[in-house]
Amino acid sequence: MAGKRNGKRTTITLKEVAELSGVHASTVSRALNPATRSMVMPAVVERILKAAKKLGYQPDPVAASLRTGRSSLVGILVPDIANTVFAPILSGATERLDEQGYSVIVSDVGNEQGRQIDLVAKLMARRVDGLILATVSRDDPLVAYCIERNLPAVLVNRAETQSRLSAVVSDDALGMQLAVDHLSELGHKRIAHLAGPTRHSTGFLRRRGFAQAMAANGFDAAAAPCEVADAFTREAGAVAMRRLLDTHRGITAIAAANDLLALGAYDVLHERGLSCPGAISIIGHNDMPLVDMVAPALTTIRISHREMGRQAADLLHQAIEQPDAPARNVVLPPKLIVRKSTAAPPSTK
Amino acid sequence: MAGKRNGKRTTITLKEVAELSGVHASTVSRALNPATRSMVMPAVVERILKAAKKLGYQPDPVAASLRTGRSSLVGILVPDIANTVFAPILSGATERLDEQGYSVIVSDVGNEQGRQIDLVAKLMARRVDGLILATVSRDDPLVAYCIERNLPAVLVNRAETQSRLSAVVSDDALGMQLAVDHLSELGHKRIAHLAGPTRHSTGFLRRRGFAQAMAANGFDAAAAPCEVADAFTREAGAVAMRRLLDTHRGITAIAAANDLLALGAYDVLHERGLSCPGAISIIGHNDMPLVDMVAPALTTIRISHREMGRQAADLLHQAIEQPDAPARNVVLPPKLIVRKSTAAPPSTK
DNA sequence: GTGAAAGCGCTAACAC
DNA sequence: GTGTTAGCGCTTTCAC
Repeated sequence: MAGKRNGKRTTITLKEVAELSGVHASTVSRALNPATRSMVMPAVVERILKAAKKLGYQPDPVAASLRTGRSSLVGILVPDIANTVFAPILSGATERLDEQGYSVIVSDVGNEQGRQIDLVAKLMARRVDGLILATVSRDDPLVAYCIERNLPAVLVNRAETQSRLSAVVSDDALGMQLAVDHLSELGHKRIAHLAGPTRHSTGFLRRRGFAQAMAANGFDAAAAPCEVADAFTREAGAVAMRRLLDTHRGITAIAAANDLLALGAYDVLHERGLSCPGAISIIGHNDMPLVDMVAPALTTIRISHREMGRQAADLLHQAIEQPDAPARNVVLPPKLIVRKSTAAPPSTK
Repeated sequence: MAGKRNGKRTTITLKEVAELSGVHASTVSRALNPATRSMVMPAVVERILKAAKKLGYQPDPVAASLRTGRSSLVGILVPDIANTVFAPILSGATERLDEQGYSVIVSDVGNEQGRQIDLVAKLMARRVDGLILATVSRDDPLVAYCIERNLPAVLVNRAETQSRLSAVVSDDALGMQLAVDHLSELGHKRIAHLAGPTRHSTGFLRRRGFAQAMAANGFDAAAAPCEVADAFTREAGAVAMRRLLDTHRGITAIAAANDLLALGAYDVLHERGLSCPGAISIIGHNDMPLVDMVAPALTTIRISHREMGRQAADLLHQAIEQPDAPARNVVLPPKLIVRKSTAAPPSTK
């Protein structure tokens, strides 16, 4: 039975509050809902509030949800909860959503990219009021799915090429420019890019940003060495780094699309007995926790993922309240954090 | 309206499936629920299944929940989503719960330990079938709260002193024994403990385990230097480490209750120009991601937090299915991972 | 300003 | 084995 466990009743209903305050249940409903409270006489409202408090009344969100179609529930899809990029996003988003009165259902999509639509269908069945998506590729069928069904949704960290939904992202092009400018200022001439998967906006835009920044610094961008890692992982970074070193000569600096790729590059330098930054400088992207403690401390581009999560929550809240407002893009400025993994190239020492 | 957004109907009801298959809605309900399917003639079941598929019927969990009091929803309380100890627990738990058909509502309790009861009350109002608690102190009112209300719940990582609820934890005493044995074997005589908050079982049991292991190695456990950090953070670890070095002479090795505390200790060694492991050896606890890359690579005690999360999900599933089964404790064995932060003490070199 | 009544979609006790 | 009926607790027309 609803509201009972092992036959022991635990829940107070609207009707009971109504009886205690000598009014009808519908009046109690109106009095308890701030939006409709003005329909009820102040004196009655007060009486009802007191009765509700006395009985310890807790509204039943399930019943309300069945009636209204809303749920105060928000779904968040992440590629990997344990990833230090996405965990802070989740943390920032839940923090803000909690303040706004939403509870959060998390879905760890993992490898099963294809199962996403199913997951969202399940969330819709639960009447979620909206979705925060940290998983989308640059052109993702999931986005069309949400739009067709009028399900409010916002993107975070990764955006689409088209701006069909609101999104909050870091300025990936600017981030790469900061990285390349830094390396160029140190005197590097042969700068390579350790790229991430280009199906995601992060990998794609950072790669393009790298090329633009190289050109802006007077290099032949098309000739700059570049290898694309299969995934944003340390292992995939190492694999791509080996290809980079094996197929190009004279590289003195690496701009990685992500800190984990940079750490994979560290692994390869160890393997080959190359020093960093002595032989090769490396700069990462994200400034994830602990990269200040690795050896050498990683120079990187800082992004506040927690803040991205918070802003995504705000955008979603707006999208839910005003379903017909146009999509908005929030672009957060990244910041160069100089540590010990970058220095002047060997020849100029 | 339920099932509609902007007036556009999107949901198929049981009744519509019933009409198409020429039976009553209740028959459809029975046919669609595996547990009651046997009540319906096989031929009819098949007809209904086909009709449901044709219409794209999706059951409404909200309506079912209102009726049954169950929800296929599980709440997980963590102290901090972004913490690299709890994120993998969350990840392992959601992975397994997902397989079992549950969706997960996460609650980041943060500092607001006192708000926990309120959070759980909200989750109960949503009819969660059970709770996984990663937040409890050694004697937590939240546990009594759940038990009184017959809400299935299991503890993970941190347990209570009493075993009122099922729990899955690492063998903290064994972990500290592995740590102390390792340091002792290296020749250390003056071993200190950098302890965690003793209100949590992890801090408490590791501290006690340290003392027992010291005694087992022939040391005067009561005389062993020990400082308790306020929190399991790098900053609190640094503060406690300073106290340790300021108030005790001749320490050659530190067994920390947690990796973050150990990294705080690293920070202090840097500050004071002491080398690790040259001057002082340090061993951590948890083996969280990236501690293999810090300088020096951290020797530590490995715990699989993801596996703890999985097992917690299993225990919860059982607790939900058999509410009257006795509490079970699952104790996972930790493992010593030797890296570069431990070596023989200076005098014996 | 408040009460009455309907009904969201489902399941389970009861009838046949 | 299947249909009938009632009702989970709430919100929201519709009366007055």
